[in-house]
Amino acid sequence: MKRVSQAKRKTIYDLAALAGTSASAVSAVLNGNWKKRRISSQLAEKIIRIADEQGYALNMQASVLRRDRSNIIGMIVPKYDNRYFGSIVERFEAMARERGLFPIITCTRRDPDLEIEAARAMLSYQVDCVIATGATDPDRITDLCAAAGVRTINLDLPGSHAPSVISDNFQGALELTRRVLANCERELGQNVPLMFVGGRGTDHNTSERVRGFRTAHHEIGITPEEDLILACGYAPEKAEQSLKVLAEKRGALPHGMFVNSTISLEGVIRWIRRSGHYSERKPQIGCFDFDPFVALLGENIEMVRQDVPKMLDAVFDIIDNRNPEQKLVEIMPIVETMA
Amino acid sequence: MKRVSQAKRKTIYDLAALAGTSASAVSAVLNGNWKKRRISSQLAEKIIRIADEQGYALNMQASVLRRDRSNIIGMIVPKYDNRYFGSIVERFEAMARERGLFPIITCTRRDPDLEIEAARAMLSYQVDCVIATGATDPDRITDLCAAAGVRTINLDLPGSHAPSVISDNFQGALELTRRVLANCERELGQNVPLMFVGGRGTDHNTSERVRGFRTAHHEIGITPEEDLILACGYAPEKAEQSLKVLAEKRGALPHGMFVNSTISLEGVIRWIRRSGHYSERKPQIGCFDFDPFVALLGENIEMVRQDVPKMLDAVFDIIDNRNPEQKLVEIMPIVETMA
DNA sequence: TTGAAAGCGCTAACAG
DNA sequence: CTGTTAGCGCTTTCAA
Repeated sequence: MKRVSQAKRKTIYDLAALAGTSASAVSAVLNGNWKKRRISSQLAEKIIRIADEQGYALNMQASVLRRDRSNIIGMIVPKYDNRYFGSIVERFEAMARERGLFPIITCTRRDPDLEIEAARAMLSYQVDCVIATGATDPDRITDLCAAAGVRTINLDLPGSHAPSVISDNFQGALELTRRVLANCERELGQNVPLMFVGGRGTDHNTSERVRGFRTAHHEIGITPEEDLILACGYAPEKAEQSLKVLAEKRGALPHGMFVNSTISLEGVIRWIRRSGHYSERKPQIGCFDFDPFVALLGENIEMVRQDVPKMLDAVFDIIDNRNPEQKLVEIMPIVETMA
Repeated sequence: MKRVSQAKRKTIYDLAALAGTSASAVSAVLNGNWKKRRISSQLAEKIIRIADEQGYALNMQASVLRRDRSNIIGMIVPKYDNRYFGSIVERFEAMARERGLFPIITCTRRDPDLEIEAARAMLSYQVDCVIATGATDPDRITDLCAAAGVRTINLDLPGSHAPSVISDNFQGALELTRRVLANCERELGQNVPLMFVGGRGTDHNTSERVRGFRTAHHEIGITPEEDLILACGYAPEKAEQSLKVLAEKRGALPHGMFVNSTISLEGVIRWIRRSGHYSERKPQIGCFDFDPFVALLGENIEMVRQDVPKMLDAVFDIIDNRNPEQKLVEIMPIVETMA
């Protein structure tokens, strides 16, 4: 991978020579802070014209090296394989660029070691700030960055050493569960408990969702049994396997279920197809996540969509110091209405 | 966004002072090229230990500024909202890191101006190479980069000024169309023409797929009418609208269809739901793209999955100069077998 | 209104 | 085996 080069890249010295002026004048003009230096607009125009003709491009490495702030902002993200993280990344990039920041993004595939390695790489690139999205060990990232004087913000999954922006998992799960319970009641003529599928029991989001799930049951006077709560991880295969085991153990499965993500839902639907379990009557499903194809899958699925625009607004409120004291911001997700 | 700082970051001079040696020794040791300098392993160990204790992180800006190669590699990508580009980005990142390259990725939302702006930003960060994925105007990117001595590779959509790695759109479409035609024949007892929905008629991939579509028809002795080819763009709404117009014009729609992407398929399925058009008998569908939820949508959908691992292998073959002469590499996509 | 010059942290040639 | 030194391209004071 050798640079084709020969054509050395132009520097401000080249431009200065061409314009018959100095490098500092060129620098000032090209940075837009030339009123302060009261450079004649004639010179300024000339410099800009020459820079243009020469196809000059600022060398950011040199610029950052000299300045105290890099204007580089990092984001760590677990996966690109679902709409939720996809839209987070896409919007983060756009918002960063709007503010004149340069975003660098690393996908760590839920691997804690990769997360740390990625954070270290970002520090080497002098990032001003890093957003740890859905990190398995956000506090370790925060501590590493703090040692270099770099702040972090947690997104999606909270940490205790840095401000966090997450969904209101309890309220969202409460509302979603209520709806699925109501759908079941409408269909069966009586209240029945649901099962809960997917997620890690140890993570904050899942435990809050389980709490919302339980609360909705209590509201109508029932208590879901413990073995109906399958916090079996995020992979589709895990969900499939858990359902299989539960079905073998109990025979019949509940008519309704709360599924913790589209990834888990993939496994659930696949198992339903393969096992033929719900062949006489389709189950009522609530999914804490959104995907447009899932919305087309059938009328028996309710979804809750995490409010990515609001979440990122909150993140940038913190970055821009508009929200100084908040430690935990919870954003209510959107309950999708059936088409 | 002010650095919390105070704690100045450690430099190799700090480490050198602590270790009682010189900055160049520290640099050599930390870069791993110290056999060449035959530094005593005692000193080396000491330096490494101290660097570790002090939480030293290399300043990449300084390092890149000094070296001739940055080891930074850029990728431009249109969207994060489907599995295809998601897996391209995820795998690209992993492969780049394996090779000691630092990936920077920019999502340009199919906006040609953003593509150029992104390329320019990458040049400022001294990238060694940029991959233009699904770019609307790849040659403009190539020319801009070439002027700075930076090479580019096109992925997904070809350009004529740089090597390109794309799917074998013709063969893939041919095979997919054959399957849908066969499914229709099996169901209806006779050969019928399909319609083609989605994509831009002007882009290389779409026109190759249309060619494959036509060829498969000719093989069984039929010619699809021109007005059944709806290259209406990639947005779901466009597909929906085109179907509506066609249905109004013709009354009945063909029993089978070739859909150019999952994004278009979203619009197709939605229209089918809303219009009730295929309510007596589900249509036979072939989709040139893959999504796991689509696979679960029903048994009447055939899919072709572009072979992302092979495509990226080809890209890195070019980067690593293992494939010097090739101008266009076409990778056969995978025909998914029905579950 | 402008230019000269110092130095950001690192690498690599050169001189011990 | 190790240290000294000269920049990489840019920003920013300071002096004119």
